[in-house]
Amino acid sequence: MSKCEQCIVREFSSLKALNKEELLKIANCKTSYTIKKGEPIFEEGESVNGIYCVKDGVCKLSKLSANGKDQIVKLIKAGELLGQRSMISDEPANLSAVALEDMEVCFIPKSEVLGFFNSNNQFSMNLMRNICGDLKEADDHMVSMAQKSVKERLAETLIYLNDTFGKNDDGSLHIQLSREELAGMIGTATESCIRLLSEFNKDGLIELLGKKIVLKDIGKLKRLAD
Amino acid sequence: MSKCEQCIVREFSSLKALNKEELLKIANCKTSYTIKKGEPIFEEGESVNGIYCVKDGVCKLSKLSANGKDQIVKLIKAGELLGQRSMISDEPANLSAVALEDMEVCFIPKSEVLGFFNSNNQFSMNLMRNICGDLKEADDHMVSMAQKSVKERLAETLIYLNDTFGKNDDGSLHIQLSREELAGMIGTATESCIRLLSEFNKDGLIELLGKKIVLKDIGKLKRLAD
DNA sequence: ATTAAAAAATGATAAATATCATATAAATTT
DNA sequence: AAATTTATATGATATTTATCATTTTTTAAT
Repeated sequence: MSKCEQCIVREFSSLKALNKEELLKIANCKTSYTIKKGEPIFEEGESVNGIYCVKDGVCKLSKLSANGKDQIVKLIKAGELLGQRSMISDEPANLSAVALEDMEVCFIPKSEVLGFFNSNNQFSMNLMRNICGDLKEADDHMVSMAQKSVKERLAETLIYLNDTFGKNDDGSLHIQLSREELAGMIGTATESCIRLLSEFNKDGLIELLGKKIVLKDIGKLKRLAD
Repeated sequence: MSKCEQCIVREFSSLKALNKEELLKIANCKTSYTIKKGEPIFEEGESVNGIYCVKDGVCKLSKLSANGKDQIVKLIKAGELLGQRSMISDEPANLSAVALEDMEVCFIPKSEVLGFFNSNNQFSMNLMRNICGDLKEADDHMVSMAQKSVKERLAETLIYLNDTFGKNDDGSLHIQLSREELAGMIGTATESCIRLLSEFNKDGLIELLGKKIVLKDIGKLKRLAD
């Protein structure tokens, strides 16, 4: 069993405030899981009872809307935590977490984390800052959804995917999303998303290599996104 | 100077976790303001340096979008706090706060609040829960914006305004929003908002008394909103 | 009270987006 | 390798929503 000290999650998340002793406590109670692409880590409405540390892979946090479409609220990558809000609010998950790639995660029970929350001020402050960052992001995201056109949101999302997950050797976006998922991120119909991708392709903003997407003119895309 | 003990804000916000001694500290450093309808409490991008307690009145938290429209993200009423996120994140305000009615607010400097955050676990937990609630709300709001039609969002918003702020003696919604502001809440053009209100009026869902709105068939509105 | 300004309402039209149908391409199964 | 399923792409069309123009109503100012 690893001692959590060298874990990427410790490096990038609120957990960096934990000392050796605290990390050892975690190491002793954590459970490791492998999640296959497409599998859920938890589902909307489920009680989570702890947090998940993402050691490897990417997942989507999404919510099923009344019309049956899956709206992707956020993507979570290695080094980040999952389930913080549910834990603090002591409520069932508001969103489903589903792996977009094969993942490695660790689960830490709520009791352990809340203990640190009360005893380690730096940790609780980190956690708090993190959630505040999510709140700001969510507010901004909401304004985008309300005020921007689908075209602008697609451009914005492509830039985000490029900045956050980088590209492959062939220059295509590293993160692999289906058209349906991409549409679920920008909040539009799959066909509309595909149509706009074709348009961006024709206009030389992107290039489509099969289902892969290469950003050809990031400057123009940025201007389009505002 | 009041001692904060009987304040409505103490009753409803995270501050309820503070003891007499802590309340006295606040009472000694707080500043009270009167804000006239239409005036800002703080603006997007401004450093806030503390939190505002809303003793009376309602304000909107909004963000100017690239196309020049003011998107209302949230309404804040008496008993609630303003500026928590900025304080924790130690960042300028992400949203502007503008009074929708004449308001009474108190300002408490950041240093004081953060002191309690570190010394009073119940307080920090309350604050945290509060922000987590905002995050959940923001995520849900985002999904609404992305997946629901303007008509659905209008119905949803009318129900929300009724549930949150109640009605006048004549049955009309107590909170007084201009059509432009209502449009700013649901994320649409003012004309579209007006047009849908007229439609709801014709369909007997609401009644328009001048610029006042009476909800006539809450059941149908709820079903329309999903 | 009259005038001026602002807000609300409505019509006409254009633009954006969704939906449904179908075709093509890619991935998976047999 | 052929067959089946699934994902992507595109066309045709309907619906939703925005925009611009104009009118009416309300509010504020003189």
